[in-house]
Amino acid sequence: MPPTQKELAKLAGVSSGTVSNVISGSTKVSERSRQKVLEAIKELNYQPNLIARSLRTNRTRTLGIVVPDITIPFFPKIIRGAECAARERGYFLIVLDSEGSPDRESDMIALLRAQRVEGMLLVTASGEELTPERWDTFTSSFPAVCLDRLPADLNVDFVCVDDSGAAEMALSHLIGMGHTQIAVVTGPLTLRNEQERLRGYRQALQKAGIPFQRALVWSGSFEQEEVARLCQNGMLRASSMPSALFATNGVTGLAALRSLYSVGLSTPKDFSFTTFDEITAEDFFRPGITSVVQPTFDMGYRAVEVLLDRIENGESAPRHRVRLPATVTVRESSSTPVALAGAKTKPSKRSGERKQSVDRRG
Amino acid sequence: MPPTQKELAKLAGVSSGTVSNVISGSTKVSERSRQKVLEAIKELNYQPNLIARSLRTNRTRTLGIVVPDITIPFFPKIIRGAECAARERGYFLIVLDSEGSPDRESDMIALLRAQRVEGMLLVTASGEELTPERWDTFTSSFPAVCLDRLPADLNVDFVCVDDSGAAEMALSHLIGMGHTQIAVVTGPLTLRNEQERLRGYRQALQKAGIPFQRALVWSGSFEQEEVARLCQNGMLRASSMPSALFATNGVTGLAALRSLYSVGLSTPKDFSFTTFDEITAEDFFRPGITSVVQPTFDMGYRAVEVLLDRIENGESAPRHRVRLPATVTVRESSSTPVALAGAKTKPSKRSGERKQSVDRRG
DNA sequence: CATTGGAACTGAGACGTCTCATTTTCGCAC
DNA sequence: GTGCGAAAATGAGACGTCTCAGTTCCAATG
Repeated sequence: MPPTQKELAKLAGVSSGTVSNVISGSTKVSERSRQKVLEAIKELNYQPNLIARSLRTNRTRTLGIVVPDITIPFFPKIIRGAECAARERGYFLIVLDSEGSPDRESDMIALLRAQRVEGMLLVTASGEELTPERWDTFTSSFPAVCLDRLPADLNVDFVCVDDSGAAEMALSHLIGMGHTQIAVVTGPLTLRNEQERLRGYRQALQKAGIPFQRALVWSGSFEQEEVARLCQNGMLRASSMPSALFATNGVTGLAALRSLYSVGLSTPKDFSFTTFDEITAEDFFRPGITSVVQPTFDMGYRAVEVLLDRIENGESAPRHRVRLPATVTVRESSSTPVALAGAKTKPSKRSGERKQSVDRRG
Repeated sequence: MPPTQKELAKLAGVSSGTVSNVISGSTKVSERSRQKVLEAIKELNYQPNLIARSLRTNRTRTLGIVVPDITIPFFPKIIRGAECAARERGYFLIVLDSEGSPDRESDMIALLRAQRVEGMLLVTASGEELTPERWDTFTSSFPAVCLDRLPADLNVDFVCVDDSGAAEMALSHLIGMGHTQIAVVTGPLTLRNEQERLRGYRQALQKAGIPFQRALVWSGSFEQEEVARLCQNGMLRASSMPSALFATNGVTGLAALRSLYSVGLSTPKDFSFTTFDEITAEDFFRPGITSVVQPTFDMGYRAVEVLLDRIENGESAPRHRVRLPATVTVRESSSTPVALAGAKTKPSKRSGERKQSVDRRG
């Protein structure tokens, strides 16, 4: 068994209270006692039992984050930012994976609460399922911040990007290339950010005077098969095939690309393509995909800041609704409709990437 | 404050011991009492305080894993497997990121121990630094299993692939394509698996009767700049440029590719390339990279199994040295030297992938 | 030397849970 | 009604830490 403060006390010839004071540094201790205690710590290779400490102090200095799938590159990047902010403030971050299942998500939330983390970040896996009532039973006044995916009717702190603005910008880019038949493929529209991105799509069309066509809105789930069905139906059976496709998130975007490649359609040869999120090592592989790049690290970082504010100030603090600016990085996958007619486009070099930033804050 | 068992007891009109028995199910409780307690649990929305429980039982049912960089796709895949195995056995997995720093790695290990996790998985960030002495002070008879990266002199449980066999197989593939000037770029050779992979490289050369050239061994660190220096020097200043390059791990491999692309060399046009680990969504993007594919999920899964065995049986159990079979997936980046001379190779379809398996166990 | 005030130290108690030695309850046989 | 054994319920105590009211120590002062 690991050594305890009591054993330290015996070895150092002081009381357990003094040992505690040396370790926590909360009270003045004579230099002589401090040295004796420090020696004993070395000798026994003592490490404080954080469990006992937490029980006593009712503080764990631990935060949790639940993501739908840690193997999607987007999430580890967010985790990095969150972990960094947490560490800077002396907090520890526990990472959990809900594996895209609402049930597992409930379990993970319950687990974090049972572990008495002081607050949590959540990128929800629940689309429709996460009603405000359900949410309340999960969290009942427990500090929580939503990231990226945000259930529609939820009044909760959140951190995400300027979804509609970023989508509008991506669309403007496609429109600027000359596209007028632009399809959009979204995730579940029960998520507010998916709604917002779709709104940005419509706004961009409207501003450009392009009529909105319901038949070009393919939504939506995060499921590979469902996305494939939507895209293949849409692309192949449409009276006139859209010349460009916009995906409102990386999961759906990658699923869409895969499904279309599997039926022989590729970008930019057969259609232009733009998506939220970078879906691979985009600086390197071909085709480079034009994407709406979210400030993942900052999102995680800010989310922890927001969470800690909520923890410290309780319900009295105002709701945080943080919208960070996103950026559009133009790569090969978006081309002119003319080029699509047949002329093969030459892959551009990395230096050919262009960035545009969206900087409206909500 | 959250409700406690004592409050439950009062509400249900039973003793705290009975409440505990209902919750833990350790002792028989009359149906009447059980119902009253369950009702109280519902009413107060009670959740057991795992902290207090852990303090009392000295069991946390929690494992930890420390990885060097969670944003490298290889690690989340391992984590997935580990998490799965842990959950199946009622354990909880805490994920920590050492950010490639040996110092932070020490901190993370200390943190896990202070949190009283029951054991840990480690993909070490420390190359040279992790001496057996240092290791002992970190872990001193604390259950730990090393994954993938394995310090050379460490006598510890580990799970990795058949490194030398897999490397030999990758080399055989290149040799089979007609290459004789094959360079190898490795990570730190203080890691046993890097040594093994280099050994596989030499064995393959030997079996094929190709003389080993020290000048073609570029090793090695995980640092982008260092790798770039080695590769660029090697490729550009060599008396005769190697026609193929083999990387012993994904981090180094991606760094090598990037550095060579940045000086205008690309695969498979200018050199064939094969690497350990998949470095992106390889089924989709071009050029597809011929890779040694490790069974990441299984590695995580098995590592947890090994760890739990160690936890349950203590030092009495024999050392586990698990070597799983790896697979070589052939894609576009490996081509014949003849083709390199000028003829552009046509990218093959996904269906063109071929797998070969390496199935020797150590 | 006696007094005093402040610094240093002490050790019991509480945090929420589980455990276990006791005690109580209950059903049944006589 | 009594006795008995088994089943059920009880509640004090321990886990390792921090806290805090109380005690001891000591140097300075009169």
